[in-house]
Amino acid sequence: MSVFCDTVFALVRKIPCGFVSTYGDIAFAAGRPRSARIVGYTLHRNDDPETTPCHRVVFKDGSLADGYVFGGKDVQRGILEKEGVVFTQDGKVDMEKCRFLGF
DNA sequence: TGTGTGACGATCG
DNA sequence: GCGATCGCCACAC
Repeated sequence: MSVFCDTVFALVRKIPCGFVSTYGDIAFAAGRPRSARIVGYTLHRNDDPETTPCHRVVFKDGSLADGYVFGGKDVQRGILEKEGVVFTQDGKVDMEKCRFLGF
């Protein structure tokens, strides 16, 4: 496990309830500005919901990852809404209000 | 050791 | 506005 991966998990765990972050932002905070892809791949290979709230990580435009689905995107959306995340009419996260930038 | 692949994202035509 | 392409790098084979 590299430092980058470790950082990614640390950052994801820092996202508070009612907030989300993007792959790009996490990649940037982890020191790899153009490696958003690696963030996704890393989370994919280390899907550990117990300690890593991957459902709080979304695309830059606020949409959810298609390949994520641990029961369906409806489930993921339900979880986020339950945590207080605001969704737009497009079914995307309201990045203006819920984007976490406190890294 | 080398190659292919992938929860992304920006850029180009 | 949209599809194609490239860059990024960890990991499986």
